[in-house]
Amino acid sequence: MVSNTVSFHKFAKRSQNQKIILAAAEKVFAEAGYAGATTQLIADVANLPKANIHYYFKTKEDLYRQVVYNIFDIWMEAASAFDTELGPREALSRYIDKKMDLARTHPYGSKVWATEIIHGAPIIQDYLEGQLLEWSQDRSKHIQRWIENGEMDSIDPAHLLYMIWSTTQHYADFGHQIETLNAGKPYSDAQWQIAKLSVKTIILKGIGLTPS
Amino acid sequence: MVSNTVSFHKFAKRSQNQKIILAAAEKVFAEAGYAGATTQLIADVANLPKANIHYYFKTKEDLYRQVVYNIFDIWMEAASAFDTELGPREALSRYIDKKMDLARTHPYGSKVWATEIIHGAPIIQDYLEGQLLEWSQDRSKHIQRWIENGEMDSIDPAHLLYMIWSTTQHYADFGHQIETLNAGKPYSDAQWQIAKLSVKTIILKGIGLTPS
DNA sequence: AAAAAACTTGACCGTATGGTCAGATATGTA
DNA sequence: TACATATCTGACCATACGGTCAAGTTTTTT
Repeated sequence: MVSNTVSFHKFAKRSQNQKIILAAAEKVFAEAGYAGATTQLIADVANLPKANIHYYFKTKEDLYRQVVYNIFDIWMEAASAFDTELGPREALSRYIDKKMDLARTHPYGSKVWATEIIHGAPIIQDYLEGQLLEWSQDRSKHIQRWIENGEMDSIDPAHLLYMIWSTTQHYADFGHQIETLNAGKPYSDAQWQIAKLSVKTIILKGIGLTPS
Repeated sequence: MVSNTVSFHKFAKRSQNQKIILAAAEKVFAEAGYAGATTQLIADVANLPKANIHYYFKTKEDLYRQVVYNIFDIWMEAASAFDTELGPREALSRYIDKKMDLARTHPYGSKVWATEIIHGAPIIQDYLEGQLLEWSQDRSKHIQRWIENGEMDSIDPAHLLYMIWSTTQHYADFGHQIETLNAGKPYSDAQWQIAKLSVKTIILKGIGLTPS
């Protein structure tokens, strides 16, 4: 219907421009940091006049908030790959795979998250204390049960999680260093495969499992 | 004052003030990023007037350079703990220990390094292409030899190094997140011991070694 | 003692930044 | 068509920043 189409477009316009701006902002925040990211540069990358950015996002901080929230949501959704029904080998294997994929497909997001945490999480502290804490505690409990059932070695679950997070996100956050040590070239598909396999192999074997 | 005290101070004065400024700058750069770190704030932390900062360091960038260089030097010195004469178990074990110790004692430095890399290493690219590349290639060769001698599992040496770097530095860079998930409290001595042991155990076992 | 060198600092300056706003234009509604 | 609402944008502003400088004070040298 007419009114349907109209209101669809009315919506699309707004959300589409917001998407363009958010993508530009993610990239600029990742590469320049919060303070170093100028609204002018974000506008240039988004190919829009600066005043237009402020039409859709009241302040630079609002825009930054949105960017960080988006990343957290993506990670939280990926975290559901850590399906504790599957048992340790399959659950961890899938989770690591998923995190490695995100390191490749969403490096900017990972970088923004990393600097946010490094700077003391001024914006997303509530997320750390809420959703992340809850999720971590829940998964830790399951890991603990696996250990008690003799399904894997006895390891403090928190440190296992930190190892998975740090190792996988390293391929996004330190991508520039990795590229430099790789003759200045970004990883090929084959190299990403090897990276994924190496990470999975060491971690799974390291806690007493055989990789799938 | 006695003359030898005076002449002791003569020397100490310059380098001592520089040290105070460098320490303040390291902290501020770590917590606010390069662009977010104002010379005024560095001056306040150092408890000196802003103009005095510029007397010892010509520009903010010079100061930043010094900070990053210092960290790199400290890490490179620690890298000598990776003594390939010792064989894989002892060499890797000592290197991980050393890196964990530095994560605890030099968290600001680690954070500055991390953001520098995340932002594409605008300042220290030459170090990456020089010393770091050289060191990595040298150690990779030794790891390769261990593998060929059947002293450890067959793993791409680069990924083993990345795992050690990422995991250990995570305890510095993401210290805020770790603290938040630790009931808001920093790690105790005992908790650091467990962290070190967990990391060593998983990595060493993960590549087919028994922890020492 | 006096000249030189090193250090300290408040006041100042040009620039770049985040944000505003009024007016123009496009889009949807009746 | 006439009206209303959403979108766009150049020009503008107050503020905060890195850096300078001249006038001082302290320290070292002769």
